[in-house]
Amino acid sequence: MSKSNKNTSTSSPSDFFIPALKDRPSVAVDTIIFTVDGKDLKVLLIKRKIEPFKGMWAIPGGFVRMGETLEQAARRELFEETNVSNIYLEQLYTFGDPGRDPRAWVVTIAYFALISSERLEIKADTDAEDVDWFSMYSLPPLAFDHDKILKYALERLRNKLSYTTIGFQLLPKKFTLTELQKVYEIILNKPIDKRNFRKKILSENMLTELEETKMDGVHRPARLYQFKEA
Amino acid sequence: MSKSNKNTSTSSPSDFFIPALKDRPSVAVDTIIFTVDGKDLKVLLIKRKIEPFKGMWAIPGGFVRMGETLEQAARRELFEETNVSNIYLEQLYTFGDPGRDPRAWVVTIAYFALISSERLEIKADTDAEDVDWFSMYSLPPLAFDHDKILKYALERLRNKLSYTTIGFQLLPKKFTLTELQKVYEIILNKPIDKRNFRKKILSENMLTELEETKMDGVHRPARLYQFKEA
DNA sequence: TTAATTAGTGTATATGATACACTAATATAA
DNA sequence: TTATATTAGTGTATCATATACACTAATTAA
Repeated sequence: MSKSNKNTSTSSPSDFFIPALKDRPSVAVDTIIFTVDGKDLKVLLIKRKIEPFKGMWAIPGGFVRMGETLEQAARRELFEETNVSNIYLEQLYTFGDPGRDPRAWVVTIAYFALISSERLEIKADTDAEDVDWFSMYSLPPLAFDHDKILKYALERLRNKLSYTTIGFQLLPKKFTLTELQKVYEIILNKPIDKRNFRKKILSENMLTELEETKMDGVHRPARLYQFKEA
Repeated sequence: MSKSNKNTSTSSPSDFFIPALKDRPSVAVDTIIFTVDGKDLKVLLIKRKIEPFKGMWAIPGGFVRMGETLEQAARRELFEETNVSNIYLEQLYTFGDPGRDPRAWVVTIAYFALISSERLEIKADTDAEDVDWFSMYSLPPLAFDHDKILKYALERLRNKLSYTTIGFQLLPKKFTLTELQKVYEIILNKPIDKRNFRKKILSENMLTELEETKMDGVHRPARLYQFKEA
């Protein structure tokens, strides 16, 4: 590269050449909404009503509006889908390949959210056929590059589970250690030894042991725990 | 939420309401280019020649062009800055807060790149005052939210160093274990025990021991190693 | 031959991960 | 009231990994 003023290289993005309006992509956020219900890791999908990919299922999302942050956009969409606010949300990855939407240039910032199935009941009655929960382990054919995005989200979720306390986000405020273990087993898709699991979780000192217990069937009641605040 | 057709919620991003041209952000890629030279972790910055933040330093970047992937855009900018291609590049995070550029709505996908200082000499002669390498441990005042971005990049680099083989990217093809250890020490900014470091690195089985050695001063020559391909 | 300098190595200890099986508490049915 | 079925709850031994730590080897220059 010469010292001549080509002016293409050393300009910070906002220096020169802001692209003409027609040369800008649309910017969307897509949010993968995970929940664990009973025996399954589930994800919320939406059935497309128009082409392309009409009739196929897709990750819920929408365009970012002027004046909002990317996370605000994700939370807004999330609320519209689930009626739940104040939930765990984290940016996943940004997908922008030119061909990913056959009609237009769309750059999508993917987020993933974790909701406890308990909090979700609020929304159970809403909508009919066009929104549904699917097991991550038996997904329908997906629109766009959404299979790739979901695969990536699952990978991230599994990794985070092992080095963070993210798992609590999928449970009600008070939960038993067995319930927590099940969340781990469902997400990692493998059995975990009960004693080792308890030893490890408790050694992290993130849980407060409550006085209450929970009876759930004909057997010894289980101690309830709560995630330690602050 | 009612069942009425509000049509704002269950639409996949590309279903309806693609934003009007004037309501779209510009989309840029910014690339944090790291290198390790001798005793320091360095990052390439560019001096801004216009307002806002005129005279301050910024992460190099540019707008994504129609028809290219985000990564292609990052590689293109990277090549323009360094004349080096085929280097390690990974997506970092996407920053899109409305106020981050005081003049326009710019969503930036940040990448980070690792270049061995050896490969970089190609470009040593280029440019004068407006491009320079800075130690990550003594940065100048930065434009936009670039301090936040750099902080995040350093964090990611440190994390990745501990669970991947990313460190080799900062060295020439053939290197000594002492050189590799220095890379780790410089990035993590703390001393590492020589014997433990070697034990761990060699136990990972990622290196091929070469026949050659490297003399570098008045002392015993050091064995050269190479990253194992395939 | 000596001095200076970095390369190269091994072992003991501590810490964390794994493998593994029995007792405790409850409700229901006999 | 007792026996049964079911899940809750616990401890220890072993293995693998991480850490702490100090001397010998090979080279050049004086």
